[in-house]
Amino acid sequence: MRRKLFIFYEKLYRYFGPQKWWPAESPFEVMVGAILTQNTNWGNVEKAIRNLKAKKVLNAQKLNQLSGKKLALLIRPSGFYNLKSKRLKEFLKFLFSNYGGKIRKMAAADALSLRQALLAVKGIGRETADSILLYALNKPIFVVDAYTKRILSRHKLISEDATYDEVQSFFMRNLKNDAKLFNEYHALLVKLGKEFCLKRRPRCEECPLK
DNA sequence: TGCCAGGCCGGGT
DNA sequence: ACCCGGCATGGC
Repeated sequence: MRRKLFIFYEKLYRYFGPQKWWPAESPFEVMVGAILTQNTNWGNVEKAIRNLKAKKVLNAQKLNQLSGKKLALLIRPSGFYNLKSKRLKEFLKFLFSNYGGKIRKMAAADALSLRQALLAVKGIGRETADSILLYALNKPIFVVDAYTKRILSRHKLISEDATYDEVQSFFMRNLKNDAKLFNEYHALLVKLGKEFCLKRRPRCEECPLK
């Protein structure tokens, strides 16, 4: 099982190459993107990010000062914008009340207690919390998403109805505890999902895992 | 034209 | 402990 998981990784890496995740200029941008991309196409998130950058508010201080109303307008292209505006505000409240708005201070906390704290924020669930930990703070935590579950269960590595935590621990039990590896592996699974496992035109015959 | 995208929450059973 | 509706835009 352990070996199979690593062979998958090697096949994907050979086929697709390094994915350079997360596409962002700063850890804070990763955190914002992680919330904006909830059940949302990444292309739409990019538009929202562009709006925030154009207004020069893509940093903790400025975003914290911005009204929820104005924030919602700026992130409109990412969908669920009223909801996500509130969620970003909840996250900022967390960041300022615990770490004075300093990502640096947040990064100093240990991964597991940070995860607990993030999960207590309204609007931050497992995937969002783990994306923040791995892709913004470089903590060795494996991120699970819809693609990950679909791919692993279709290849019979996990059961179809495995929970998030079960899938995550499957990876973390069977892989070297390495943030770089977790980073690349999850990004490769998403790439595979997008390229080969789409419902419309699945291309299972040409799949690099075949 | 409808379906889907790198979820999460709250209420109902 | 599950199950479901709501949240919304833009691309194909």
